[in-house]
Formats: sequence, C-alpha cells, structure tokens
Amino acid sequence: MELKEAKDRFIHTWGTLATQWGINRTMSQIHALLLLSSRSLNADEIMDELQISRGNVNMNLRDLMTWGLIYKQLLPGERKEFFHAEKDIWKVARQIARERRRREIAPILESMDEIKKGLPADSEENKELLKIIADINTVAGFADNTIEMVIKSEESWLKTNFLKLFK
Amino acid sequence: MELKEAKDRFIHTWGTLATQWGINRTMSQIHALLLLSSRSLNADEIMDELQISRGNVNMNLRDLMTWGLIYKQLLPGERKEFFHAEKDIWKVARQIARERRRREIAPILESMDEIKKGLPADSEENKELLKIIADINTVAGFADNTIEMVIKSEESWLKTNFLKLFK
DNA sequence: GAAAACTTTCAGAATATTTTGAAAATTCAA
DNA sequence: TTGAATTTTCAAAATATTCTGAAAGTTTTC
Repeated sequence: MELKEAKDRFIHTWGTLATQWGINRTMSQIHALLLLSSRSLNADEIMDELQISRGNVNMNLRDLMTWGLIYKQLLPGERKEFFHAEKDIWKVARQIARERRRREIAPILESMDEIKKGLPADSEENKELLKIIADINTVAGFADNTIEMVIKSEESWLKTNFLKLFK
Repeated sequence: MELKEAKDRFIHTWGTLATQWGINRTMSQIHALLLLSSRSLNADEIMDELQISRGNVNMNLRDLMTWGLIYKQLLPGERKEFFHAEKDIWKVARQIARERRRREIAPILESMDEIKKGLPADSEENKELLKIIADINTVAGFADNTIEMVIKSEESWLKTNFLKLFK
C-alpha cells in the first residue's frame, strides 16, 4: 500500500467513524486531512483535496475551531488564511471529551431542572416522577464529574512528566 | 403544571436530547415512555401514546432491547408482548456507557489496525503516519480502559452497599 | 477610494435518515 | 391442520441533514 493510499483511507475512515458518533463526516475528514499534513493548508487546498465546496469547507473549519481541534494561522506574505490541526492526540482527545461533555450532559441538567421546577411534590405520582428526575440528575452529575476528573488527572500527569524532562 | 403535561415534556425532551447525541429520537421517546410507566406496555399502547406507526415501534423496541434498556415480558393470558424499562438509572447509565464504548471505540481500533497492517515502516513519511495511528490507538485504548474501570467500580460500589443492607 | 483577494452566508439542491403501512412471516389456540 | 392474532420486514414516502455555489460581505493593497 502506498502512503497516499493509506492517508486517503485514514481520512475516509475517520469521516465514516465520525458519522457513527453523531459528528459530521466532512468536519472529520477535514480534521483528518489537517492532522496528517505537516504544513498548514488553506481553504482552496482543502476544497481541492477533498473535492468539496468552498462553503462547506468554511463552515466546517469554523466548527473545528470552536471544538478547539484546529488553529488558524496567518502566514507572512499570504493573504489567505491557513489552518493546522492540534497534533497532540491526548490534547485532541481531551478537547473532544470536554466538548461532548458540554454538549451532552449540560442540556440534560437544564431540561430536568426545567421540568422539576413546574411540578409540585404534592402527590405520590408527582413524587415518583420527581424521583426519576432527581436520579437522572444524580447520574448525569456523576458522569460530568468523572469525565472532568479523568481529563484533569490526565492533563496533570502529562504536565508532571513533561516537567521532569527539565529537572 | 399537570403530571400528564410534565410526563409529556419529559418524553419530548428526552427525544430531543437524544438526537443531539446521535441517537434516534423515537427510540428515546419510547424509552422515556416506558421509564415513566409503572406497568408494562404493548406495541399498540406505544403506537397510540406516541402517535407512531407499528413498524417504527417494532424496530425501536428491538433496538432498545439490544441496548439492554428494556425487557420483553409475556403476561399470562395475553398474546401480545409487553415491554418495560430498566428502572435503575445507574444501570441504565452503565448500559448506555457500555454500548457507546462498543460502538465508538472498538471500530477505531479495528480501522487503525487495518491501515497499519498494509503500510510498511520503510520511510520517514510512512513512520510518521504509523506514529499517528499508534498514538490514536493508545488514546482509544486508554479511553476504553477508563470507561470500563469507571463502570466496574461503580457497579461494585453499588453491590457492596446493597449487600450491607443485609448484614 | 477603488478594485482585487479572500471569507462568509444562506436559499435551494442533493443526500441521508427515519417513518409509514401494507404484505409476509410467525405464533398460537382450537 | 386451519385461521386468527400478532410480529416482522422492507419499499416507498416523509423528514432531516448536509452541501453547493453564487451573491454579499470584509479585508487588504495600491
């Protein structure tokens, strides 16, 4: 297998995997492309490489930036904007975990509170529903804390071990 | 707010949240409906309550069973199949975590292995790509182990504390 | 300030996913 | 067996999401 072919497979695979976890295929492919590229790429290069429209590239680059997975770079002597991916896979994983936590857990807590607020605990049936809501809040809170804890400890582990190199 | 209204909101909200994390809306609504129901329901009752077709109900009930979130029940004197949800929210959360781990992490490892196998480490460029793949495998493995560990420890914590009640 | 270079927006088109409902398959009672 | 009750399947319809591309907006250069 040629390198080019392997890279293409990587990009294609990454896109397909993404759809299985509710993330846009093109966004993932752009991410994969930048992850494999040693130099920064501009919109035209991405359009050309992945054969997609300018609008699509633009929207997904902005999304990837809000996910904290890629960075914009202004190169001297260039009018165009260039983009490069975060190459530290641990950092990538932490960013994804943080973003998904924010997108998946926070809304649960908000919605449950919303329902809870409007329902008085004045009957057995109401109390039953309130119990379920409270349980969901407990579990969601646990998940939230656990993820944050794992991210933090992973982060400080890396920091510690990185600092040791300079001791 | 009436109980009925609160329940409807719960079901509706649960469905909307689900779409945000890549899970089918109807599947989540059926799950929510069964979660709030004290008795088992059959396909007709679910069709009626959520105003959806028989085929849709059937497919999603089967999906929910593979997720381990609901159970089929055969009631004496009834031809129809009845369904009830797992009510222990901790168990529900563990099931969801297990299933998502299986669906999201296992495929990454498989795909990366696939690409890795075909690419010889005979040039700097090839080694670079292999390094990225190895890094992804490391991180995915870490995530896999961490999730399993959290699930297991949560499970044994519950078991310990449950057994204490009988001491 | 004008125009060239580039980025962003967004309505409509293309694609993908979900849902329907009727037909086929299965189960069960007699 | 038969046939009524129930479940399952799946092609087509409905819905939702993503993508395109041209127009509008912005920035930079001269």
